[in-house]
Amino acid sequence: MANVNSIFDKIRTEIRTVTETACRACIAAGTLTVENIPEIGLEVPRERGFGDFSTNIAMQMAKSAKLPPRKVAEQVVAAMVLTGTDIEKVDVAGPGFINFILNPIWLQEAVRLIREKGSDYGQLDVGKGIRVNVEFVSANPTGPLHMGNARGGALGDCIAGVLKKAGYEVTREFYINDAGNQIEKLGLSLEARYLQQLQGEDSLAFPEDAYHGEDITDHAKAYIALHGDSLLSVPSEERRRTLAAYALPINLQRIRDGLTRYGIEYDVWFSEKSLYENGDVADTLAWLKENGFTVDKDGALWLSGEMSGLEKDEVLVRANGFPTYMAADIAYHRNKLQVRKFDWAIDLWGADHHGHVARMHAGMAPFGVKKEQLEIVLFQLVRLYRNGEIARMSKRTGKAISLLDLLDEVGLDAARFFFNLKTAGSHLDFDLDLAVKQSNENPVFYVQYAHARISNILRRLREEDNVTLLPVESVDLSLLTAPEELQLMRKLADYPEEVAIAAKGLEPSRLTRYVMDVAAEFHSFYNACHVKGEAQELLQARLTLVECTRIVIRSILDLIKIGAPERM
RNA sequence: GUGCCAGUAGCUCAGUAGGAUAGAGCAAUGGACUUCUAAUCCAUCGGUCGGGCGUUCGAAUCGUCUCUGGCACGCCA
Repeated sequence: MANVNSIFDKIRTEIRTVTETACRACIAAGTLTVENIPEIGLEVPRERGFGDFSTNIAMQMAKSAKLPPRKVAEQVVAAMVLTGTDIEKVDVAGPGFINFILNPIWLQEAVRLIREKGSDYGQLDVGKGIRVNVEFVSANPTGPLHMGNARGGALGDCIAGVLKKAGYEVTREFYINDAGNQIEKLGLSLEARYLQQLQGEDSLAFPEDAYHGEDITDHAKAYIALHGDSLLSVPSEERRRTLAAYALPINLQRIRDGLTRYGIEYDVWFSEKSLYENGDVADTLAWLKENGFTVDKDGALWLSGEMSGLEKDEVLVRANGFPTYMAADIAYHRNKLQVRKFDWAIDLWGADHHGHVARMHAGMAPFGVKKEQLEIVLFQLVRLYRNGEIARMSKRTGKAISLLDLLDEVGLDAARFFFNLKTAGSHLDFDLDLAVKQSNENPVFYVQYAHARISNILRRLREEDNVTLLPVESVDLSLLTAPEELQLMRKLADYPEEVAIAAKGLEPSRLTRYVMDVAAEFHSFYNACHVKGEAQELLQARLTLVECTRIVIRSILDLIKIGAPERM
């Protein structure tokens, strides 16, 4: 799969070479006096009329050349040699942009490439040999999956997918918080509900900081149904431990099942408890202490703010002897980066944890971990809307809307699509009504409809006219000349580039928006150009383009894990 | 109080290594189905890029001040 980007790369290299050569010629001829030629940046102009690519190099050189930008541009363009390139025409425009208009043949090359690569089209190798660990959701096994988990899940899964598409070696990981304070709290909560069940609601006051969810009561009832009141006679500590040990695997299984239903498959389920059991937490703390990164204060052990560059000290071991979540988290990330030797760790956190980012980096720095190695992607929280108002409660259960409620209400496709439509950093308003609306207002259907139309063309030609797609070598792509055809081809040619940008920015939402563009170009093409019933030559050329569109749409829908229906 | 994120068309959002007339979808208005699916297409309308000052040939983008919203500042995670 050597260099699938070749078409784009080839064109870009060609333009750069032509431009740079022209600049040198100007300098040699004395028409341009500059200290050095800056790197030639190429961009795709917003307006199609401005050409296929443009560069602002003339504006950049204007100052040192002591000439107006347009003058510089004119000199450079005059010196360009275009023979033997894909460049058809060069213009100077606006304040001094140099615009390149390409011969449409390059788009035919792009189509050929898509047909050759098939479902591999868009697969890059920029991440080749780089092992990356993407950790996401990592929900506490103390209750149901919520909206934050839903967004983080879709986002994390798709970041992993995009990185894979860019050639990285990706591991999807879930960190199980099966140790520490929240498990204590789970035990405490279960005990209280357990006692209330057996001894009456008023037998004790439910602890303020315990989990109030109804699932806690359900666990207590279920335990009593199985084991009766056997825990009444044992010490409180044992009672809590037993109840927590009972509920934990059940909750964990529910999380696994819920995420499976959501389309997420993890490679690794990593237990926090294991870090305590194998001594990693203790080792980490001992090392920090020995190397002077900690201070003792008020009976607790703190990470020194002074040594780590933080504004204040942070507790690592409480006065009661229990390490904090942060201590375990440092040990965990050491495990990722140093024991398991991932080159890159990506964590997805809800934005309410942003305060923890600097602390984590500070906690890892003593171990030689650089900031770039541990990348935290923060995503803003979700607001659900129903009937134009903020919706907090599930229609069915009357309780807070969980991930499973969402899947029941809007389905998998809509959920994953909408969570991947906006950038992670933007607050997301999720319109529950829109997500289920079977109309043009709903962008999910827009894309799926394009795929269904394509499937329909292919099927009807096969079934009714006994026509199948010929190998690309025997198709005359030069027949594709309509504006709608060329624009669609151009859009499809962008795909590898889009993958690269999405991977670099860890923004899979870019691909979601891109696939909407592809669908739009296809729908325009569909309305302007017929396939079925056209003369053989043209029919095959268009059919090839349709097939290429199918490949790209399918590729992205698969990545986001949204259904690609054959009929709608 | 300090810090982080956000503020772009009526609504939801793109656009930040500074670039051309700031884009898209939805909504609104007007058109297109005897022709591969009209869940579609075509056209029109719609903007003090929260506000001020500054840097620059050029600012939604950079700096600074300010307003508004969300979040975080724990021996919670």
